[in-house]
Amino acid sequence: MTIFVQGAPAERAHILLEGRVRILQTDEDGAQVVMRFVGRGQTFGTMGLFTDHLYPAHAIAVTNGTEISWSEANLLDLMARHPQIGLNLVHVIGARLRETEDRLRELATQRVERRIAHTLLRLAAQAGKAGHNGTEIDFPLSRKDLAEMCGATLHTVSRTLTAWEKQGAVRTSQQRITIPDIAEIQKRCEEERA
Amino acid sequence: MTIFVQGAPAERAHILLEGRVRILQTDEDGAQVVMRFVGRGQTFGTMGLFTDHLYPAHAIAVTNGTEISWSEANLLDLMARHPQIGLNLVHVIGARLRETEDRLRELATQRVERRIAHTLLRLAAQAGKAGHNGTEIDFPLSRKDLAEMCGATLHTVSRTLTAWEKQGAVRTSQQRITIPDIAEIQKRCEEERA
DNA sequence: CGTAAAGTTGACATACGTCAATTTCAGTGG
DNA sequence: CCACTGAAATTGACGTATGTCAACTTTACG
Repeated sequence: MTIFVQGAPAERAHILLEGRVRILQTDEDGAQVVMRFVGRGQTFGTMGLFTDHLYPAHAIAVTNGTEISWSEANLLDLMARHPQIGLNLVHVIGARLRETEDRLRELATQRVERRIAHTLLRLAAQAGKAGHNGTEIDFPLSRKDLAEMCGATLHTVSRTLTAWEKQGAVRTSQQRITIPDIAEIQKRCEEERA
Repeated sequence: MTIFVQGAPAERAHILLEGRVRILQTDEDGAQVVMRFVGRGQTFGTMGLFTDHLYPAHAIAVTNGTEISWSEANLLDLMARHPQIGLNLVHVIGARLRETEDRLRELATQRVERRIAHTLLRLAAQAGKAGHNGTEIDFPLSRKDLAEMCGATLHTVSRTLTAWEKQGAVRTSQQRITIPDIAEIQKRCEEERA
């Protein structure tokens, strides 16, 4: 289940071929933050190779899957011979940086409800499976996961989601979330002030 | 004073030769977040070139300075011919991503006081000028700046700093902050609770 | 069908923001 | 050199969003 743990020597770059992997960081005093969910075709664990050679987070498979990995030497060699690879990497990391900055801004300036809404939108975009009655997040996602993604407690997330469910903005069963109408959630991201 | 504004087409990559530049993002509803202060020798405004070709933030000089910039074509050409440049870029962006993730984690899990302490530590590391009676942040930094760096209001920052000043942990005059003893601030980053 | 994990819900506490009034300071012009 | 101005900073009173604590219910699964 655990692919690598935070703080371990980072020797390989990974690519996920199938499944979902949760990347989460742990604080000195145990608080957890989910950085992202890796989907198929995405790299993970590569950042360590370019900084202090330690994995900066835990990687935990949330659904069965397959991954391949390269040794660092391999990757560097590849990059030296194909400049395009370096450029691609810059693209990928750049996108990640952008997303992280977005989340930082949200956390610094917005209230929980809006942050939860944003988080759902991002998840829907990255892992949404369009279905008959809405967009379903295609992997098990607990209230706790969601809370740790947007800097809230699972209690607040639970209260918020039940409220939204009553209003028909989401449908949930254990670890499953479906969004009948994305626009409805989008509205909750734009609300000036509750 | 303004070098580029958020949302403008990003056509050039910049390097700061001298001075300080504040990088800040503005929210749809006007809230501001300071992403970082650029020091001499650091690049800025490069991320736009690798994503949507729009500057993701404002760049505002806070002290007089000089900068040089490259056109995108120039940079790409350079990267194609010298793979090492791409690798360096990955290093730099990687470090930025790490720092942003750190701040995200702080914002999601820690109280203001600790965040302010962390912010000061980072500033001291990046812009600290060692002096006779401590480390001084070498550029003008208002309470508002500090607040926008750590997701607080300037009021809270002001109250906190006056408290710390009474305890001798910092010394301040207008827009100037000196830290007599870094270790003292470090302690405030580690406090378990309260 | 029993146990553990996930989720819900209520009562209560509080850290921090909001609002508002003053004070201090740096720079400018007479 | 002093008075004036606007920006920065301080400080108090007060409100509230959201965390904390705790009890309970539901669901999944062996």
